[in-house]
Formats: sequence, C-alpha cells, structure tokens
Amino acid sequence: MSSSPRRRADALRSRTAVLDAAVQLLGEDPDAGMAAIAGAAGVTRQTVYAHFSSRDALLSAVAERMTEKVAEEMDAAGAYEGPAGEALLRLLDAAWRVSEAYPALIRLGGRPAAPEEDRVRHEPIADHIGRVLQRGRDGGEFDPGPALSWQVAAVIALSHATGEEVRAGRVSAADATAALHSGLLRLLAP
Amino acid sequence: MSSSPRRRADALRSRTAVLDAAVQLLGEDPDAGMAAIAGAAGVTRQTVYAHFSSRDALLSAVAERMTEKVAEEMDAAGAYEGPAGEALLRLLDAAWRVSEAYPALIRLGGRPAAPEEDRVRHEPIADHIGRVLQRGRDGGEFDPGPALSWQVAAVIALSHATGEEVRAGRVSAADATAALHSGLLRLLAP
DNA sequence: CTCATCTCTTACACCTTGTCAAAGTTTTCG
DNA sequence: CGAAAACTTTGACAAGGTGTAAGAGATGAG
Repeated sequence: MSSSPRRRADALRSRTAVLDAAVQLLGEDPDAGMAAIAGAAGVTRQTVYAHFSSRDALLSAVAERMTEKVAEEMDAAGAYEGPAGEALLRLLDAAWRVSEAYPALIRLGGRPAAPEEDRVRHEPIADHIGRVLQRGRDGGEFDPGPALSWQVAAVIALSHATGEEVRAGRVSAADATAALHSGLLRLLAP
Repeated sequence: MSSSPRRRADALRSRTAVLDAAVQLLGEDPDAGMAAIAGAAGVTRQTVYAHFSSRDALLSAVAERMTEKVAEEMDAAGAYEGPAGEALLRLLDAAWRVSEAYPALIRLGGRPAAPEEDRVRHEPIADHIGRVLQRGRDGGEFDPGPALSWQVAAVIALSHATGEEVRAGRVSAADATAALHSGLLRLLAP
C-alpha cells in the first residue's frame, strides 16, 4: 500500500515525533496547547499543522494510537484460551496496564467533534471485549439475557470506575481489583 | 441569615438569570462561551464576571445547582422506605429524570481545576446512594464484602453507562433499564 | 547534482477569556 | 423625596490560543 509516489522519510520522522510528544504531554495535561506539543517534539507549531490539520485531528490521531496499542496488548493477552471469565479479566488487566501510563488520556474521548466518530474509534476495544463476552454467553458462562452491547458498556464502565477509585486513593489497588473481578463475574453470571 | 448588610434584589435577579441561561446553554453545548451565556441571560458579559469571577466558577455553580436538584429529587424518592434494592432503583430513576433534560451537563465534571473539589461537589449524590447501600448491607440484602465507596462508584458508573447506551440508541430504554435493574441487584447481592 | 518535498521563519487574522475605568441606572435607607 | 450605595452598562484593552499564508532555506530521492 505504498500509495504515496514520493514521500520523504523526514516527514514520517517529524510526524511520529509530534505524535509521541502529543501522547506524552496530553497524557499529563489534556489541555496542553499546540505550541507546547510542538516544542516538546523539537518542531515548530506550523510543522505540526503540516501533519495534522487541526487540534482535533491531532487528538484523534492520539486516541487512535492509544486504542491500537490497547488492542495489541489485548491480542497478546490470549482472549480465546481458558474460561471466558478469566480471559475477560486478563483483557482488562492488559488494558489497564497500557492506559495507566497516561492518566489524562482516558478523558480525551469526552467531547469529540462527531459522537459517531468516537464510537468507531473505540470499536476495536469494545470488539475484543464483545467477543469474549459472546464466547461466555455461548458457553453458558455468562447470561445471554441482556443485550451484548449493554454488557460491553457495563464492563468498560465498571473498569473505568474502579480505576478512578484507585487513582483517587479511596481504595487500595488490591481491594479494588478483587471487587472488580468478583463483581464482574456476578454481574455477568446467568 | 441576612448576612449581607446591603444587598440589592437586582443583583440576585441577575445572578439567577445568568445561572438559568448557563444551565440551559451548557446543557445543549458544554463549550458555549461567556458571551453566548450573557446574551441568553439578557445581560452583558461583564455582568456575568461581576457574579462569577471566571468561567470555571460559573461551571462550578452550574454543577452545584444540578447536584442540588438531583439531591432534592432523591429526597423525594423515599430512600428509607421498603427494601433497599427497590429504594436504590427509585433513587436512580429520580436522578435520571433530572439529568436527561440537560444531556451535555453530565460531561461537565470531566476536567475540574481541582480534582478534589469535584468530589466534594458530587458528594451529596454519592451520599444518598451510599446510605441506601449501607442500609442494604446492614440488612443482609447487599454484600458487605467490597468497600462501600467502590459499590457507590460502581452503581453510578453503571447508571451512566446505561444512560449513554440509551442515548446512543444502541438499546431500547426498556431493555436498558431492565438490564440495569437486574444487573445492579446481582452485582450487589451477597 | 538537481529538483521536488518538507521544514522554518515571520507575520497576520480571529476568537475567547479576563481586566479595567468611567458613566449610567436602580434600589435602598434616612 | 433625596442622596448614597450597589449594581449594570459601555467601551476598550491585554494575553493567549487556534488557524492561515507566503517565501526562504534545508533535506532527501533519483
């Protein structure tokens, strides 16, 4: 798919430098400006605009990179081995490991230009979870009563909420994950 | 409590006009600017600043008013009558009725200046839920194993997620509430 | 080496937040 | 009623962010 006839290696280098800097800075402060990102990337603000036409475009690219990374990590977590319950917990642990490095990035999905675009972007992650859930439903491990999409949303919401509780220091990480694990299994049980 | 020595009735009128307009406009578009809010309130931008020192201050006031309203509605929902499970569902229904009128306001809590301030602001709501949960734990209706604060967070997260699913049109309101109700009871069961 | 491609510099237009001071206007109190 | 205090308005301004534009300079591909 080398669609571009002549594309300089320099351009790609700048692009990834900007993306790396954006992931880093926005991970610390989601309100970081273009100037700050450009500076951290060792590049001028206008060069950033040469690769990302707007701030929203850059945010989208960052979000996309993160979901890619989470999806990769999930692939490596073995979603299709062993009981569905344990596989699900492995998936969530993998996602947690990736996203805890950039705490502020979780809140980026909040106000996308198009709400539909946001859903499409997060689809790969929801897809992984959905597949494991479906496997559990087929195998009699999970309740096939509620809509699958609701179960997916519930699992994600519960995971986020648990992560927030830990981050806020209201409960210990051990207690929270224990509660999340047993809670999830009870929530999904037939 | 007429603490202010001389406080004009005019001032209060303007203040509430601005707050009403802010609730309305921000409920439609959380990125509405100060000029738009002032215009909708029939007031100048500087008058808004006379009552709320910054945009964040206005946002805090809006959030506070919403939580007050939700708390009032929860009080009227009878949290201390009947089984704790049913009381909890009544509370959530009340909260849903209030907040569905201003869809975008839910996402306002996202980036507060001080994360701690945000928690304090939402405390009244979490408190109501926490009390019902505690009652259920004491009465053997709910599992006293997990931390109470985790259960509160889980209930709120599950409610929000369900609301989002309905808003996105992915599941019908009836299916979603049914799933939420049975899911919550299973999640909290001993 | 040469040219197309990319980057840098400089400059500008626009919007939003927040501040300031002075001139109205309305309410309250004597 | 009348005057003083409180509130609002008008108009202008600075600071900071996003986005655009044109031309000179640097860099890589062939």
